[in-house]
Amino acid sequence: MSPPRSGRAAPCRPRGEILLSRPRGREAEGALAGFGRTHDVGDLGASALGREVVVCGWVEDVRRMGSSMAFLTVRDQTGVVQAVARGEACGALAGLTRQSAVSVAGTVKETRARGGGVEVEAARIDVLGRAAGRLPIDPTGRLESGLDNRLNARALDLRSPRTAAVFRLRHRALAAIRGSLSGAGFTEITTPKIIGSASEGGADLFPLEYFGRGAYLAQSPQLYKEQATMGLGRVYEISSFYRAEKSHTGRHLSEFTSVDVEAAFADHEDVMGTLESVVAAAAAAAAPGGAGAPGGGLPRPPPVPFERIAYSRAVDELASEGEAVEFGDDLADAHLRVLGRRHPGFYFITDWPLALKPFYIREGADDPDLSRSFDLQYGHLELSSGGMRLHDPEALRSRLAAQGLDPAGFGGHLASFSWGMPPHSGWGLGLDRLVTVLAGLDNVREAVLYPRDPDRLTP
RNA sequence: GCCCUUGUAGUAUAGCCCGGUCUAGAAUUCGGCCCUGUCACGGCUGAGACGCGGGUUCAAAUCCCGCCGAGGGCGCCA
Repeated sequence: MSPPRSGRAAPCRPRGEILLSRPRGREAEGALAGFGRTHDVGDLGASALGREVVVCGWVEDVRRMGSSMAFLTVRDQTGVVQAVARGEACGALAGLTRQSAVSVAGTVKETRARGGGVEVEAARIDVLGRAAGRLPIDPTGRLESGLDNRLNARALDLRSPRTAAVFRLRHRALAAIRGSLSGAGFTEITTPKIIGSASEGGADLFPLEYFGRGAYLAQSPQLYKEQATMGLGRVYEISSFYRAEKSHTGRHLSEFTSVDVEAAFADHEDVMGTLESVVAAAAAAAAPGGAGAPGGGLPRPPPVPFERIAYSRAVDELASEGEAVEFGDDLADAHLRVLGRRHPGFYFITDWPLALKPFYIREGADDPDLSRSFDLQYGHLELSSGGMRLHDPEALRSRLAAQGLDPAGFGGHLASFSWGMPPHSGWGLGLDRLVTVLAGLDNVREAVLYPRDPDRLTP
């Protein structure tokens, strides 16, 4: 984008290379002072043999061999390397604690360490940020700290390769989701998180004061994304949303990340296909990191299409398992666990009773008591729900009233439906839950950097 | 909102059921000393804990009650 600012920067930098990333090769040589890093640890290999390099990272171990020789292992986000300090460089290690931030300047040599590879014969080691002697968690994972302590010290926890792997996986999944949707002609939008009225029913909202007026944190972009289809056709949003539910489970958060999709001139089947593509793309992108995460993640990308199970069939299956569910009952978690046992992996539950669905969901094509709707499950975990929407303003108005909501509170929204609203469909996908599944985690808090739940507001 | 489980050094734990053996144990971390090819280095050594408040008892880490924290489940919800 912008031209290189530093006169020292290499000319003809390949397009797309980030300016602050490592200068490689000859231009890096001789940079032995300060923290003029020349390499990420992961880039040290046979090709660097004999080079003078500067690497920066965090001290994982210090092994002192007498007063004038020590080995330390230094980890950065790309890997771990052993440095050997002798003489003066070793003297600089007095008082050095594990997990301190250091720069190591030295020469790359073949190592005699187990496992082979290279090491850095240190000419100089600078302690750039000293770590306290006793840390609230052990980021090396030798002693696995409890989740509460890890979250309280999340910044340090992030130094743990296991934890870092989860967030790299999340990053790859997000990139794949954006790529999938963008490739399918969806435009990414951002809708307000501060809203004026509790317009959707359903979950409780967080109230807040907005210049002397009452307002709320948005629970979903539902109404805005539907409106946006009128001009942009296919839209999606990936944002945080807020639910003031006092849920104490391993799968609920007060602040969660939702992937929301809405498409004009599409029915529920169309967007189910979109959802399958998105989930498959995310799973494929996540796969390389799955092994590094607890539980190992998914064994391989899931086959599509996902199985479709009509709600009525789910009720029958539950009856055959001795679970009494009346047609029209919502499926409780215990029921979903039974279904999840019978259908491990991804599957849809479709054709829900209309009464169980929000006001904007369209009735069934053949049965007005059913709906053109679906939930995407992974085992017993609900990942997504969506469907075809009502696009006729009169139908929407009467459904609002039927659900006990005041159409007057939806004036602006209803008005937009008289400006040529296309038939449209969409879904919302819980990204944190998807990452939980893809990384093989058992608590959604692990998949969120700084999770918010009814009992946790910090850090 | 309801229910269950659980709180021991910085971390992760043993001990609790069945009160006295606990002056609370092992590991790791941290401090000191020794060690020039280690690799979770090793050796010697030191420091460090029963969540808080009541109660029962001759005696409480252990049993009871309350509070606080944590984990899970139900409900709600995605």
